[in-house]
Formats: sequence, structure tokens, C-alpha cells
Amino acid sequence: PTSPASAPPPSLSTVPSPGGAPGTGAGAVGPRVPCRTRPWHRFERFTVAAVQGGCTISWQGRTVPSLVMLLEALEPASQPPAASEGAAGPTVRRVPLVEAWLQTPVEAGHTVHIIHADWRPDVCSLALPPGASSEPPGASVWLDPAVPTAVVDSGWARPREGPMPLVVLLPDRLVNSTLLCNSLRCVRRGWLDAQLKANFGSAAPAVYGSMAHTLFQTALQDHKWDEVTLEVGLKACVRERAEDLYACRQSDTMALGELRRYIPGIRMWAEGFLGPQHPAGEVRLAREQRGRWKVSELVDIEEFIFSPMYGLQGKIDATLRVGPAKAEGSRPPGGSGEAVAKAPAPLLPLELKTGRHFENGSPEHRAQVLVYLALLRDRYGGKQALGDNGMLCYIPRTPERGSDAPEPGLVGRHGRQGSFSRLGSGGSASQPEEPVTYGVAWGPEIAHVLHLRNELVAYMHANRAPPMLQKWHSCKHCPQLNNCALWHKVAEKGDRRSSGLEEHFDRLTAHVDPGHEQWLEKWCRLLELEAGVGLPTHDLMGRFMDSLPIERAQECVHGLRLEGCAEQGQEWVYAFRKSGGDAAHQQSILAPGDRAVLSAEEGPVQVAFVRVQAVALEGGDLTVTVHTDKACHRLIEATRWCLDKCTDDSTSTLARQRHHLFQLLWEESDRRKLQRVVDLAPPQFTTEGNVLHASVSPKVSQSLHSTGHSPIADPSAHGAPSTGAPEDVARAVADLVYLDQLNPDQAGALDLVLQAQDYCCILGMPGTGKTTTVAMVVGVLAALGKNVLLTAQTHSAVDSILLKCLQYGVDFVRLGRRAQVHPKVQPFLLGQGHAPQCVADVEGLMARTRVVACTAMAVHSPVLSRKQFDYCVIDEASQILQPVALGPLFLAPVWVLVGDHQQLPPLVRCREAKEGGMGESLFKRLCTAHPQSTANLTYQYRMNAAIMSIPNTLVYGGLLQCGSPAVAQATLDVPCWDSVVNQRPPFQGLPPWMRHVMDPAQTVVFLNTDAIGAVTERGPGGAVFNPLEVHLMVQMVSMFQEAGVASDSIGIICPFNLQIAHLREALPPTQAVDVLTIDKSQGRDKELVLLSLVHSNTDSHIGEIMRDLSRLNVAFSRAKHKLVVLGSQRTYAPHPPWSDLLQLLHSNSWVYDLPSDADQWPMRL
DNA sequence: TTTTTTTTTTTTTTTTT
Repeated sequence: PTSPASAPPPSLSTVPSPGGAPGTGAGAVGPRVPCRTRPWHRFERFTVAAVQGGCTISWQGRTVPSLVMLLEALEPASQPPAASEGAAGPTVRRVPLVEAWLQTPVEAGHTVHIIHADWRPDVCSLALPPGASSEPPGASVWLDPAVPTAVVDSGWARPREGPMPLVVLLPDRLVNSTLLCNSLRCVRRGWLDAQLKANFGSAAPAVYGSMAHTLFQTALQDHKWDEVTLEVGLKACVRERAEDLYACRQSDTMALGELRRYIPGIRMWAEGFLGPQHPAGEVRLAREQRGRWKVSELVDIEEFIFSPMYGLQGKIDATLRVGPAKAEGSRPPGGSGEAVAKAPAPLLPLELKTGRHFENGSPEHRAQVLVYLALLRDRYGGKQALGDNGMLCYIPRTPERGSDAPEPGLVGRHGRQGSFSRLGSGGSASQPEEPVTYGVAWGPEIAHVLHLRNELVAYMHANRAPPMLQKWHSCKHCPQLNNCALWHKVAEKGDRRSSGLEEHFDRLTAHVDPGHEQWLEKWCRLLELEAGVGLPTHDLMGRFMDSLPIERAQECVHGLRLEGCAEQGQEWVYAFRKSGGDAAHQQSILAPGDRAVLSAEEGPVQVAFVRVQAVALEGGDLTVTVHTDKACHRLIEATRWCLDKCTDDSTSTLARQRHHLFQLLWEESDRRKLQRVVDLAPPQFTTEGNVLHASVSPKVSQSLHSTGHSPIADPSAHGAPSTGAPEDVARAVADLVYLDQLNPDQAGALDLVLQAQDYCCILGMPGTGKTTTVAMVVGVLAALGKNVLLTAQTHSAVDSILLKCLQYGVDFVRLGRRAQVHPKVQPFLLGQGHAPQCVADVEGLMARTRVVACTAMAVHSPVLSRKQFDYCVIDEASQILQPVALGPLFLAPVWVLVGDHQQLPPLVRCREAKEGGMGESLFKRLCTAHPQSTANLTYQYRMNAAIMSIPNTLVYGGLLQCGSPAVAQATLDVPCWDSVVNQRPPFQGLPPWMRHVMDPAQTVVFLNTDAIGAVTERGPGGAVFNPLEVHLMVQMVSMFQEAGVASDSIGIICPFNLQIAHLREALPPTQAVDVLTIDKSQGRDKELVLLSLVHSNTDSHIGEIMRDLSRLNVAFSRAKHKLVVLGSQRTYAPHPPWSDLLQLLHSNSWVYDLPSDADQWPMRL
């Protein structure tokens, strides 16, 4: 019985079958019950109506200063035990805060949770400060002795009778335990951590620490503690973490040696707490007390718990069932009394520490255990016996064995700053050689943890930074020092004196001039605006607490039943289903990739953050599949679930972008970058003394004169990478057969890249071979022995370049999640295709590979932190937000931006942010400021001359030209055109307008629907669609197909998603025809493009997005051989870009008025 | 006004006067 039973992971069989009456339809909702409060917890939710400071209360024979809150219940209070007599009217409560709670930064309007309140009328006598009587809501309420009152004190002076009252301020912001503990010494540090996230690779001690955790947890899970098994686990651990070890410059031998030093400690812990031959493990409790405890069951590993009650979240190293040992003098962890002996052993958290040992635990570590105790109370309270103590265990690192084995020189690198520190001296006398376990008791200390939480959250809520710590000896170690000082200077307008950092403040900020400050302020404001677009996740939490799912049925999918769950790699996948009712309407609420809050509709409050994998509607049944962190896998107890979509930007994305802005202003950052990006200093170019340029240029100039295209280079002809010696460079470049294929513009672009000392831009107009050019630039740089970081906004853009690189025989490493990567590129994924078995493999691969590719948001990968790049190439740079684009730029001295700012800009949802300039990409900013730094690609190989004339007239001022006469004259191949002309079956009775549409000679056709009177209709949420245009589109597609045009050469594009949905529904399901929004079509092309304009009305309303010239440019430059536009001329004509466009169409006789009966012609498929 | 959309595991692991 003393051996721990490891908890089997839940599988399909362990999922509780849907309980309740089987006949309950999804639409049916039970009576409104206080399902969100747990009766056994006695927590209540209020809005703060008013706050009165400066009060005194007389209570328990004492008179003490107090801060008094007047509260109103947010939902019918669920039977507060002692106050039922006051429950008739509106529920008003009065809470005097005393002692340490006096500092609570509560304000009227805040939401609070009051936990374990002992409501009693007239529990104290209250004295308001002079002049307070006029304060709302009036002295009569403040002083009314009948108002139920609970005093919240620190709990130290009071005899412990029953649970301690607690206040959770703004509980809907869930603070994670790490953030909270990082705030312990300096609240500003925690606040900055939430605002600005660096997330660069970890230092070596941290990597070893988390590896030791894995080792321990695996042993606990498998219940195998013998040396052989641990040794095997240790090797697996090193294999799994090879990339992280590489990033912090550890070798395989060092890593194995270091990790082995934890094994004796881990085994000793197991022998104490689990082993049959030992009585039990010793736990050091408060006040010199010791107890002997025994672990009887492992409940979970790394359980991720969200606590809406305490406003906390966190991941617990291990949740254990621990009982007292039988031995004399033991003290049970479950509290007092002998009764525990018969009850099941209580649950408690185990927190493992592998670093320095602190006598009785450091305050941070104790706070962490207290947070975990709170999480377990919220999660299991009332259902499981809970321990009063959490376990905090320090596992020692044994001294290196063997005197001649040198210390591995364990050196950790902190972030990018290059400061080094040695791990604590191994086996020093002060370090115990046995694991030491402390019991951290649930008691008054938890109040301090909540004070800290409340303070931090109040600053977050007010969007204001906490004051600086002003202690250099502490601040100099802080990872947020740079950001802290800059924030003080820029946002708080502080100086060296107010910062308390004196000369250090000047050193960190003196180089920042008013222009830089303005730039930073502007961008922080823009990010803030954009972040405010969706409903913040913490408001979502509040909404979930305060309303029933049925009340927000427009925005959430409710009444879901769990169908099953399965383990998938590092994640758990859950399938939910709802039948009938409003299932069909709720289908459009969630889409794959959305983040959502999963909550239980009944029973105890349970939430988890998940990501939607798939949504399917079949025969009235809606199935939603979501996946979530493996650690959340225990939340499967309720029978009805609800999914609320998170509509705000993920805070980590925001924090990362903000961090980039700050990093550019860091004292140690490259000053040249700041000058180029913010001051718009002109970039430097050189031709002299540049061996690369001298070697490549002759080759390039030859290609200027060559016409025609040679076949794709034979990859085997690709020479060995150059060592940089002139003769090597010459040889490497001579091997690059593909250089002969460059046209003059492309050669010019390559030339510009080779001359760039800071940056250059390549402006690739539609169809000008941007992808090819970028792949060649990357190939040439690699051949010249340069390290290149290749990024783009999207995975698909990165992969399309890489597919070209494959053709050219350019070797590369790809970073990213496998599922997002193109199958042909997957073999080049680090750690998967390349499959490193050890740190040396990673090291070798990264050292010999010149090109590393990933998305712009993934450049924080620790593996990149060691590689010195010479160039950074950013494709689709005109679609990347400036703060995102800065990320890759920190990694290389020279950068190449590729894009076209005349096509769609970065997506900005907030109108005010857009007007403030957020939509201006770095590409646009730089290439409009310094046109000489930009190479234009103007030879296009996509559109024929007629189609090309549209974007040329609209935006490019005639710069665009056809790459060859063949391109200019190309027409759509309609194999059965003869049959159409001669009205042979199946084309007999074809109306003239359809024959006009199908005529290959008509390369641009605008079909005007005005005579038919097609009317736009509205869908849910005001979305627009046009059923007549759907009908005509389907007819045209089917006729082209009948005439032999291949489905995969036809593309349908239109501005609106609802129209897309209707088109897809109307087309036969097996269609290979792509149907895309204009926005999604950017970067793609088709031989035949059919564009549906949708808007059709008498008051010429075309909405906002169709007035955007860049969107029109994209829409009209997708077709290669034929473009058919279907729309209402009358509706679009009055709007500026369209009037010009229609004039052009008319002057070429490209507008065709459909007859009024065009929609009567039968649809034939 | 009525609509467009991508990415990011992240929590935690250490370090200090």
C-alpha cells in the first residue's frame, strides 16, 4: 500500500459518459442556478460600489485604522451562511480592510472576490473620517449597523478559528505563479515581464534545472528509481533538449556529467518518501517541528490549473497524495487530529528546486508553493481532502566525482547580453548533500501572496508601471534593467535622480534623443490601441463568470458534450459535440486556429485555454475539436461545456513586439540600426574593396546581355561553399548556373544586395519573379560563404522560397512546427528531418549550414542565439508590422527587405491605430524615404498585356512591363472553343453573353449586372453576399470546364468571406477550383480568374475595404491570361479608384452589359 | 461600419545584494 500508484493518463475509456437525462436537447438550458460558486468554498463575487479610506473601526476590543469597501453582489449571492436575513433587498456588503490589507489598491468599479467571509451585522463599529458623510452612497449606508459586514485582517493576531477571509482584487486577470514570484522583490519587474517579453534562450543552470525536473518526474511517473533506468532517462533527456543545450554552449559530455550529479539526490528523495525500507521522508515544518510523511499516490505531473476564484494560474511539478508515516511523533500534513489516520491521505503540491538551497525556503519559493496550495483548493476543494502544507524540496547537486575530472566549466549565458556567470560552487560546505524538504503551511502567509497579486494586478489594470526599486545593487542583476530605465525616461519622463540609478541611468539612456522617444511613444500607443480591439481575455473571464452561456449564444458555442479525447504528441485533443438546436448558427463562431476559453457550464468552475483544431457541421450535429497543453488533461468532469472565443491579440505577441521596440533603443544595441530605422539615416553602399561584389558582378553583367532562359541548374553542379578566399569566391560563383537566368532588374537587385552595407529593398511588382529572385539572392550569398537568415510573415511564404532553393541546390535548416511546414520542406526541419541525436549533431548542423529559415515571429528560437548571421532576408516585408519586422533585424548587420507596398499592407484591425500609421510597414518606410536603396523588379511574367495595363494604370504609372512577347500575347487556352463557336453540343443555345465571356480573344471582361438588378443580401452580423453573382459564377465556371479548361487553372476571388462560403456551397464538392478572398489571393495567380464584386445597390454603397487601392491592385493582378469581373457598374462607378478603373475598361471596350434575363439561363453542370 | 487575418507553446528553470 505504500507504493505510489501512478495515475494512468485519461483515455477514451476513462472519459465519463455523458451524464444527465439523455433526452436533454442542446438548446435546453436548466434554471438559473448559482452554478459558478462552489458552496464549499464560500467565495462571492462583487462590484466595488465605493471605497472609503481613513476610517477607524473598533472590533475585537481594538481600534484600528481601516479602508472600507462597500460592495454590491454581481450575481445572487449563494446563500452566505450568516446573512440570509439580509438577502431580500439588493445585496450590499461592507468590508473593512485592516492591517496589511490597508494597502489594497482597490477602487470603485473594481470586481472583487471575497473568500471565506464571515458576514455578520454590527460586527464592528465604524468611524468615517471627517467630511466623509457626503461621499456616495451616503453615510447612512456606510454606518448602517444592519449591513452585513466582514472584517478582513492579516490573521496573525486573531486566534485561528475557521478559514481566514481573503480579498482577490480584479480576479479575472489570472496571474501565473512565475510572474507573481518574480514580482516579490520588485513589482515593477513582474509588471515589465508581462509587458515586454524577451524569451531568448535560457542560461545553462536553468536548462539543467528543468532537465532535472523531467528526470525526477519521469521516475515518479514510472515509479522506477534504479540507477540504470535513471541513466537511460538521462540520456533521453539530453537528446530531447539538444537544441537548448547547444544554445547555452554545453557539450554532450558536459550535459551528461552535470545531470548525473542530480541522481543521488533524486534517489535519496525516493528512498525517503517512497522506499519500503525507510520509515518515511522527513519534512521540516514551522518552528523546528519535523514530521515523517509517506507518499501514497501520484495524482498528476505538471498539472496546469486555472483558478478563477483566486485569480491565479500555474503548473504544479507534482500533485501527490501524502499521508503521515506510522512512526511515533509524526505530524500529518492534512491538519490536526487523529481522525486523519482513517481518512484518505490528503492531496498536496510538491515543488522541486534544483538550485541553491535556502534555509526554510526562499520567500519566492514559499510564495510559489502557497500559490499551488491555492490552485489545489480551487481545483479539488470539496471533492478531495487537501493538505495544509505544500512540499518544497531542494535536490542537491553532488560534487563532481573523481578528482582529476575537471569542473565542466559550466558557464551560463544570460540572454543576448553576453554576461557570464558560474553556477554555484559544486559541493561547497554550506550545501547539504541530501535533499531537504520543507512543509509550507497554508496560513497567514497566503494573505501576503494575495497582497502582492492584488498590487500587481491593479498596476496592470491601470496600465501604469509600479515605481522603480532604486537599488543599484539589486537592479544591476535584473534582466529588465534596460527596459526599466528606458520606460522611466520615455513613459515617465524621469531623470537620473528620480530613477535612483544615477550615472547608470545616464549610461543606459543618454543616447536616446527626443525623436527616439517620440517614435517609441507612438508605437507603444499604436500597439495599445490595436491590442484593445478584441475583448480582452480577462474581460472574457469576467463575462463567463457573470453570464450564462445562453445569454451570450451569439458569441460562444454552448451546450457541448464531450465526445472523447486522445493524446497527440505533447497535447491533448478533445472532441465536443452538440446536436440540433442552434448548432448550425453557432458553426461560424469558431474557426480552426482560434484561441478559446473552455469552461464547464455546470458544477464547479473549471476553465482552460484551448485552441480550435476543427469545426464540422454534419446533419445538424456540430462537432468542435480543440487541443490544449498536455498538462490540462484532467479537466474532464462536467457534462456540459462552453467555448468562448478569445478575440484579443495574444498578450505574448504584444509583449514581444513591445520588447523589439525597446531593444532597438538599448544602450548595447547596434546604434546604426536605430539610426536607419528611426532617424531614417540613408543606407550606405559600397563597390570598392568588396571582393564579393567584384567576383559576382562580371557574372551578373554578362547575364544582363543574355536573353532567353537556360534550364534550371543541376543541383550537383553547385560547388562547395566558399571559404572567402578570392579564388574560392570566383569558383563558387562560376558554378552558379542559375545566374544566367537573371533578367536585368533581377541582376540589378542582386548587385544592390552585394553593395549594401546596412540594408536594401527589393520592390517586386506583381508577377515579377520575386520568389525566384529571393531564392537566387539567398543562393548567391550562401555560395559566397555568408550566413543568411531567411524569414517572412507566414509559413507558406517561407516555404515557397525554400522550394525554389531546393531547385537551386541551396542547403538550409528550417525552424518551425512540423504541421505548419510544407511536406517537401519538412525533411529540413531542425530536430526532425535532420534528426540530431545529440548536441554535437545540432552544433555541426548549425555550423555548416549557411541558410536558416523561419517565420518572423519564430526568430526567438534559442538555436538562433548562437549563430552569427551576415544577412537577414525578409520576404513579404510590406505585409509585416514594423515591431514584428524588427525581430529578425537584430540578428544580422545587413538586411534585405523584399515586398511591394502597393499591394496589401500589414493587417491593422483598429481604425485609430491605422490612421496613426500602424499599417506602414518598415519596407514602405525605408523604400519611400530612400528610393536609391530600392531595386525595382518591373519585368513581369504573369499577366498578358491587357491585364497588365490595369495595375499599370491604377498604381504603377506604366513601370510594369511584360517579360517577353510571349507573355504579352498569351491568351487562355479554351480547347473546345471551336464547339462553342459552332454551337455544337453541349454548347447549343449558348447565350451571346456567355460566348463573349468564353472568347479567348476577350482577355479582360467586366460583366455589368445592372440590367438584372442583382441585390446584395445580408447575413448574420451584417456580412454581405450576392446570390445572383454566385449563380452566374457557377454557370461560368461550369461552361469553362465543359470547354476543357482545367479546374486547377481557374481561380475565383471575391472580397467577402460570406460570399466565399456561398460560392463553395454552390460549386460541386469535388471542384478543384480555388475560391479565395482577395486578401488570401495575394502572392498567387491563375490562368483564368473570376472576380465577384458582391456589392450591388442603388445608393452606391461599397463599404470600406473595397475603396482600398492596394486591395484593388491585388484583385486585378492575379490573372495570367483572362480576367472576368462580375459586378454592378452603377454601384462602384462613383468611387474614385473605381471611376478611373471603369474609364480604362470602357476605353478598351472591356465592359459588357449583361441582358436582364442573363440569370434565367439554366445552370448546367 | 458591418470587414479583411498571421504568428507565437509557454511556465518554468536559474542567477543576486
